[in-house]
Amino acid sequence: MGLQVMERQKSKKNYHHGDLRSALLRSARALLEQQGISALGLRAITRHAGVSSAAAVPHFGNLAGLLSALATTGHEELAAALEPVLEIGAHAAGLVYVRFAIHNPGLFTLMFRSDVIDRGDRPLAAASARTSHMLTRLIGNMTDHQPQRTRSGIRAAHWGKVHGLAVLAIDGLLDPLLSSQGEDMSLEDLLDDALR
Amino acid sequence: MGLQVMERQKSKKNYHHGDLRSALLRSARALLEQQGISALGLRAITRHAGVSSAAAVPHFGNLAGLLSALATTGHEELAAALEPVLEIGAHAAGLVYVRFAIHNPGLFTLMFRSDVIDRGDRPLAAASARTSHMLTRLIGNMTDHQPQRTRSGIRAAHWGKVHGLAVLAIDGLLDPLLSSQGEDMSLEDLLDDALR
DNA sequence: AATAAAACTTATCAATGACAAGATATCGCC
DNA sequence: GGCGATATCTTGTCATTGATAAGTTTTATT
Repeated sequence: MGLQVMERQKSKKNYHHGDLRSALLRSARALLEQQGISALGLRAITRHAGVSSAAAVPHFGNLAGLLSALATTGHEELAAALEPVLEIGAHAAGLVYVRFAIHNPGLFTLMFRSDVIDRGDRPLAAASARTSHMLTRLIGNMTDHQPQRTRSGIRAAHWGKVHGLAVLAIDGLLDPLLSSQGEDMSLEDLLDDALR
Repeated sequence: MGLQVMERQKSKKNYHHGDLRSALLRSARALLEQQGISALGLRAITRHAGVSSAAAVPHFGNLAGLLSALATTGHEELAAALEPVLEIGAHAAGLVYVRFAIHNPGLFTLMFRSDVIDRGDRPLAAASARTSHMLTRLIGNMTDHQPQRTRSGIRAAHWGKVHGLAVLAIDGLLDPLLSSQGEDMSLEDLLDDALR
């Protein structure tokens, strides 16, 4: 019995790799954050995981499937990070959103690259919708309603601002704003200010 | 003499194509808006223009060079569209920004795809800076200064909001917000509301 | 008119994603 | 406990891609 378990563990770790699916996702993420999205080739990922280039097929079908699964984990992580701060307010939630993007630039970018991921992928759509739902709850919690504006308008405005700041920050496009007239500020401070 | 001119015109248009550079940019743009960024291969572009696959080299060096040139024209167009409305105010300028994105989704997306364009490209950097400069002028024109906020913060906030709305709208991620509780609104109305 | 330079084509190369066919391990069932 | 079915993984191959070197044709210079 103990032996059986050992053997299972061993075979799980070795030949049939046991959980190649997770291993591939980890490899993909490592490559993503180290070398950017363009390094996310099917061959590069499988090479990094130490398996043959066709090993991903049973688990993901094709490259888009693999990347969609990776993007799904990203949405789940973002939603998990957002959830605890929803009650605190829009400012706090916005900061969490942007911080997630800055700390996982590759993953965050991938999550919105419709040309390399498969938006029809069920788990991805579900995770994406869950993240989106956070926004709805956030606006629902907001106390100061502006009666002349649509609820959808407020949601779009908030999401747009937060998302735009995240995208621009990742691309380094906010850097020139950090040093204005001799004064230098940190990116964190700029974002904090921008989100007020 | 007339014959000479004719011959020049003919040779200019035909064999050495005369202005293959512009022709390639037009082909690239056509493919971009018809089939998306993933259709922007070197071979697809040259095929569309009716020349061999290596014909782009003298003009652009490589694919990234060609796409950078295309992105440059995008920044120039955006800046040109923005300039006349800067004095009107942030709301009008924001609408112009987002409308440009929606009407040229492929081009706008390309302008911010740092992995396929070459940010070191001189003309691109110049055009990009010019667009960026519009934002600065816009904020400079704003009358209601909020003293507690940094100028950079205000700039980042405005750019982020506008840019984020553009990106989300292009990806179709704002569509679910259009129909809330039975009421339907147009994307244009939503953006107008969100930008207030 | 002759020579230099630029534009363009052809041919080739390494690398990619997908896929079919085969080998090998796991699982369900008896 | 073993055997057949199934899933996993490898190997080999294919069409396609971007880049580049070598050769050809046009344009520019003098």
